[in-house]
Amino acid sequence: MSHSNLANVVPFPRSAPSAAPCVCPKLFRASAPGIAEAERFYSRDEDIYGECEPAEYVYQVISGAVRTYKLLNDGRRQIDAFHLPGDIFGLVAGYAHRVTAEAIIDTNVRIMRRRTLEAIAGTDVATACDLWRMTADELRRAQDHMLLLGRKSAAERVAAFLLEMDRRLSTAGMVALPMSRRDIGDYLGLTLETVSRTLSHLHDQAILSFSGARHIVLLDRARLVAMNA
Amino acid sequence: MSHSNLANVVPFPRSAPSAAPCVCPKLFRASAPGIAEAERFYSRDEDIYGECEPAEYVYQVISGAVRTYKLLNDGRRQIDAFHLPGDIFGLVAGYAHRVTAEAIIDTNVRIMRRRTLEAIAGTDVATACDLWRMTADELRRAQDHMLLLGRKSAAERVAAFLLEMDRRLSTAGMVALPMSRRDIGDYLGLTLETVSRTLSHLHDQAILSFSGARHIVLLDRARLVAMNA
DNA sequence: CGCCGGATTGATCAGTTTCAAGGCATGTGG
DNA sequence: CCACATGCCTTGAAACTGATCAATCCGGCG
Repeated sequence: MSHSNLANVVPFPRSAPSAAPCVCPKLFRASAPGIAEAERFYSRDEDIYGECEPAEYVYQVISGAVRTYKLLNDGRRQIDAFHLPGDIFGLVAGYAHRVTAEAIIDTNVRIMRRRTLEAIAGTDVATACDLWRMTADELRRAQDHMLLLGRKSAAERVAAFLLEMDRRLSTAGMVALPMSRRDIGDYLGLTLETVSRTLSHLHDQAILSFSGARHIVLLDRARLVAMNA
Repeated sequence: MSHSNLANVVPFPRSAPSAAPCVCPKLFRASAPGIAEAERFYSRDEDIYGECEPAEYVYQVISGAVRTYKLLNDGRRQIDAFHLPGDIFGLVAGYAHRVTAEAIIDTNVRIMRRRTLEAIAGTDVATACDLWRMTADELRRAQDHMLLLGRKSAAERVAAFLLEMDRRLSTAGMVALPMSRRDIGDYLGLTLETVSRTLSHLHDQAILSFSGARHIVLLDRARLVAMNA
């Protein structure tokens, strides 16, 4: 009955657990027909959904990049996550979104109706469990990020960011950042100037090199890991 | 089949939705026999579970207070949540805990075996949904807290803390804080001195009054709300 | 009553932000 | 094809917020 590839990590009892571990479901399960309903395109800086808006769809990034954030009255912004190709975002248990989502660059997403997903989850325990796991993974990242925001220095934050991006989107030894220094700052709880200065400092120390401001080669991951506290 | 009182907010299809809204399940459902398996007592500062430890139980605070936190190598601490009477904590979707839990003061908790909960969730969609919702509620709080940690000033953080505690544990117009200034600082990403100074400043402005350091009366919630950005 | 841990308060310091100027890359139109 | 405009990034100097270091102070408890 289950189409999940997460059978061995989901805690629910399961009749036929698979052998392949997968901590974070990265793709809509291809074997569940009708799940991925459509694709949509968003231009750079286009809104995908707003905070408090009813959550009608769940999204998966095909190409491009998305930021989700919260704002204060006076415009201060906290980006809670960057969503890169393969990532699913926009899934909430409640009625409404709790962050705003915007395309960072031109972005293609796959969408599925939340209603459909819930209908499946209502009858298929594996799917219900997938939903829970996806939310739990987001929570885990949020908890790590709270530690960063509350207790890490600027250098430690930038090091953590570089290692995260290296892990998530490096190709051919190079990290091609889709986001601006301001986006990075708003993710790390810093100003764009501090981000820039810290990157320059890492460059001076030969920990990284640039090919234009948004293409970074990590030359010494060990030192980044060491400074990640 | 469902014993949940959340029928109308959980998004799963349900045959007989109830009328009472309840955004956050505060109690183990009393009508599910055998759920609450036992009670346990923890003394002030006693460990309940550690980060990375296998998650065997889920907990509900009966009396007392609990802090959950992460540490950096050098001892810097970020408290991600305070758990007060009625709150459930220790629920994770994965195998292991991702934060450490400690009793702040002498604390009684109700525990249930995670295995039991999962067994129920495996057959009862409403329970599966409750688990998802509880994790989603934690995520929502984490997202709000990231905004606080990344972008709010010390005064705004303390104001937010006071309003939160006022909402969660005020009795007879008084907030009886179970935690120290250091705990508050580690929750808000500040030092204990900054917390103390900010509280003193609010006292000078007649926004609050003290009955001993840990008993606070809010005299002007409106101004606290206003400074909460 | 005195002790002790926690809280307050003060003075100084450091890290990050703010304000400001200039540089570099990209893209567009002459 | 080049000049220029634009937006993003870098860099510098000064200001500021919150941290650190260091005394007390207070209150609860033995």
